[in-house]
Amino acid sequence: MTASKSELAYTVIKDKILSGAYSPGYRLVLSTLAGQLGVSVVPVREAIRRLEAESFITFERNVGATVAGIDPTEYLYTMQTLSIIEGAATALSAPLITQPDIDRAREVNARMRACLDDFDPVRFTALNLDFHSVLFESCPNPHILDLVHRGWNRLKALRQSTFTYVPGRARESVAEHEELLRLLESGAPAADVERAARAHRAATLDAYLAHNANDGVPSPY
Amino acid sequence: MTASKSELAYTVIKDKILSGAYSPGYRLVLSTLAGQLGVSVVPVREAIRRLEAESFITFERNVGATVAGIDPTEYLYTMQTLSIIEGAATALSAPLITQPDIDRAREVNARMRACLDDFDPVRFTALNLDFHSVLFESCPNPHILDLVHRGWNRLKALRQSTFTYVPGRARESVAEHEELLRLLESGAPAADVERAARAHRAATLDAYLAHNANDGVPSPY
DNA sequence: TCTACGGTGATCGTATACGATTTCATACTC
DNA sequence: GAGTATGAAATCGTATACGATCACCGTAGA
Repeated sequence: MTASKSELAYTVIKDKILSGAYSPGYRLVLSTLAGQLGVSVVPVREAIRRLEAESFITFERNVGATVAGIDPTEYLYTMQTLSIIEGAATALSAPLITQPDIDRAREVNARMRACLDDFDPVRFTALNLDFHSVLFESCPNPHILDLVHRGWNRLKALRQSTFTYVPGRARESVAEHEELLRLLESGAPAADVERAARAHRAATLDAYLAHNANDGVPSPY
Repeated sequence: MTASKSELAYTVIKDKILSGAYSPGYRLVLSTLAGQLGVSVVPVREAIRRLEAESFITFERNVGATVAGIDPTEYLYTMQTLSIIEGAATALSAPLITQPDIDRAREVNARMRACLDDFDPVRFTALNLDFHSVLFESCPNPHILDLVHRGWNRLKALRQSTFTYVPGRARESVAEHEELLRLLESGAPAADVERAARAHRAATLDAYLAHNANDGVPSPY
């Protein structure tokens, strides 16, 4: 059950993009990568095309691949789409979530709250994913879950942790999490849960837009 | 500007799957396809991996590719996801849709109505896509549009035209279209438009489930 | 009759080689 | 000096070749 070399190339390149070793705009040359990885260009090419399909890189015929840049408009599209998908995912999960699930989520949220002073954005973002992952474990529709993960991946690729840039948003976020848990505990209607979950993601986007209003970030509306 | 052979292979194979020339379960062998297309196996392999990523086929290492089967559960997941995505897409488009757009959509819907007697499912389905495409032309978020098209593609691959199987659903659908147009014309709030558009797709799914209740179609709920 | 085993063919996975296309620097013309 | 032709270098695109892995099937033993 050895992993294929194509899989290896995919994993390594993706990790280097996510970790920042390959910054946006970095030029990926097939033969160079092949040499570094100790494989031929064929599996590297396959990995590149796969990463392109997942929007980690852009690829132009006969020209080559470059790590996808941080595009504020792209960030905006992704956040808007995520607000819709996460809203639906939370609503679908709601009737299946048990009290132990909620307890676990609340515990994660407590760790996030503990993080608020001497703020660590990386740790906070990781805990944030944990929090929502707990809620989504019950989601009965795997397609929707897949879309959630795609969105998260895209955000990672954009490396836009809004919490990093908008002061105070992290604290708001923790409060909204608690509110969401109360809704779920009380057996609120799915429509209410969906509205709250959607608003939670949208608020992060709005905070980002308001904070960068003078920085030439375009609005898609 | 000649298309790459990989692109050619992708298009040809995908078309054959969508048209039914390659039925679900059909075994796709790289070398055979390469021979038929007059290219080598490398671009065919790339096309296959791409089709796999888009769920048209399944692929197993060292074993090969087979055309994805018709799975009622998969159909259900897809329809549920589409109802959410299409609802959001319609709501986002709503404020940007002009009266000429609505007139065009209404004209398409009239052609659908004309189709109702001596019913042609293929033509009806095509017109149905046209109808919604008109509404989505204004959608400001390309990611969401992309998800809509993915869903439509998957339905084509499943070749599950619900209209074919549920008597009377086509007529209901035409009526719901008219209702949707009235909402858009009256400048109804985005939330109302979203609810209506989502319900439109969900109603098709519900009709399918009700109609096949005794045929062992599993429920995801 | 059933199961374990091993051989054989089919198919995929990857390396290598070479042709096709693009890019960029340079020289040339107006 | 601006714009354009030209050539070489870099890079991708694809063909071919061969090794690796798996499924299938016949056989032997219990």
